[in-house]
Amino acid sequence: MSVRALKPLKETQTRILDVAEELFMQHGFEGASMRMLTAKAGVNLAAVNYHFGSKDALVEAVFRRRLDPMNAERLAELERLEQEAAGKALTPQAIIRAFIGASLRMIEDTRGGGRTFSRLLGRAYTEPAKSIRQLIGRMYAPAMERFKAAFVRALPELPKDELVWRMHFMFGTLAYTLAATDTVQLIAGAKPEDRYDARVLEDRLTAFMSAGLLAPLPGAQQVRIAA
Amino acid sequence: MSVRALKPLKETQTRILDVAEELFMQHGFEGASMRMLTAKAGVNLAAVNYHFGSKDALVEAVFRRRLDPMNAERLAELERLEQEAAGKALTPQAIIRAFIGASLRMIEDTRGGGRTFSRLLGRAYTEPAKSIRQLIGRMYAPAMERFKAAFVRALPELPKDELVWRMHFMFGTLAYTLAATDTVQLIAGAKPEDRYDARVLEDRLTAFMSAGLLAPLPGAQQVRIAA
DNA sequence: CTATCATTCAAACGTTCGTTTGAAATCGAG
DNA sequence: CTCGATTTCAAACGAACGTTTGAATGATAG
Repeated sequence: MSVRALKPLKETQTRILDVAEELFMQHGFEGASMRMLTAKAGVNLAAVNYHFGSKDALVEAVFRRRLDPMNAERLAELERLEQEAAGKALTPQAIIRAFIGASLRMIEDTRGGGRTFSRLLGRAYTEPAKSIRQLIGRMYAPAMERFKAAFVRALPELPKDELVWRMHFMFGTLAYTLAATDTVQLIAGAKPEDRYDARVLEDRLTAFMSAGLLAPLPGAQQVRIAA
Repeated sequence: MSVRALKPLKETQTRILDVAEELFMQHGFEGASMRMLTAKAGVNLAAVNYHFGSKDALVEAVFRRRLDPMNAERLAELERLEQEAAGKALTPQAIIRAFIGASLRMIEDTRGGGRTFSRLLGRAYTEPAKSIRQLIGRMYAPAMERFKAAFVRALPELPKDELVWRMHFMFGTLAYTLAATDTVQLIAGAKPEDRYDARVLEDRLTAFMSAGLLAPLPGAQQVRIAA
């Protein structure tokens, strides 16, 4: 076992998953070929099919490895907050932080590949392949349900369908922010990587999202908030 | 010319562009093959290479056909508003509407394929292929510059880098909303297509975005807006 | 009608794709 | 050390990819 641990550095499966994460992010799921992937991982071409069954199954494994723990973390954090509040309603800001925190902590994980996965994840939401979208949808469903319930409790006066729209918008903001760590620099002057400090980003995102979530309803007046 | 107009219904090039738009949206740029595409368009396999040169050039043509007029429309609207204001600063809401209006009007164009293009566009922002991201970036750059300047004039007290972040967030919200017309339904209860009335969506987006844009700075207090 | 140009067409090009195969190598338990 | 199971390997599979070719067809001007 002592020698065993030295030879392959990491197990073949882990090595494949790490490289797949990176190449899927760089070239997309179709663009990253099995030959690229296995060559970079230093494993035989047949290894993916042997260990995972198929390329599609590999894609699923890549997501499952990170997404399941991430959503579990989200739910645990939300539950912790609710326990602490002891019956009292949570603030929308606290709920938002519980949701985006897990994503942002992953951005900071430069060594473990978490950051790579973040970008990949941000892209996956708009992936054309239906199978991937369905996979993501299934993995998020339970967490989404719980967070929606938490928002309803925090904002009982906000109409349900308005809430659903605003959650939709919030999710879009987060997804794009995750994906765009490296994507189109549409706005000149946008900072390079160094600005991706998770703490600062969390504050900025929370400020933007909670303001959007609490925006006056179309009917209402009062628009100005601060200047 | 009278008989000429009846035979191909539409010119070959237009027919290819229409089908390409649809298939790129459904299957992605790599996923939609030339054989699929030309078969569905009812043209010969070689027609794409004859008329456009290559598949990559076709992708560019698909974007250019819609994006150039769209950004021109955005800029014209912004200029119109500024002329009307005659020196006075525009409200952030007005600037936001000028920007998202063109996108939303395209969503309503169900017949002409504008809606298809909207979804495609929403996805393209997070496309892995660098060439496509650069293409989009180049096409947006001039409009982005002008709108950024407009926001600076409307919100002189807002620090520049804070503005850039918030424009980034706003753009993410819009992009995801465009792309997700048909994507992952992450939040149960989200309405199907019928809710995509551009007028209502524009009000909702503007409310969310302008609240986010005007959110209190991290330092400030005052969080609650409405309930 | 004829000559000229643009367009369409069927066929084939070479490459790369994901997957499969059966033998070789490596492993852990008895 | 031996045996059975697990893992790795080189090689090949058929299918699909984007592109090219040269001949056939169409329309147009002299």
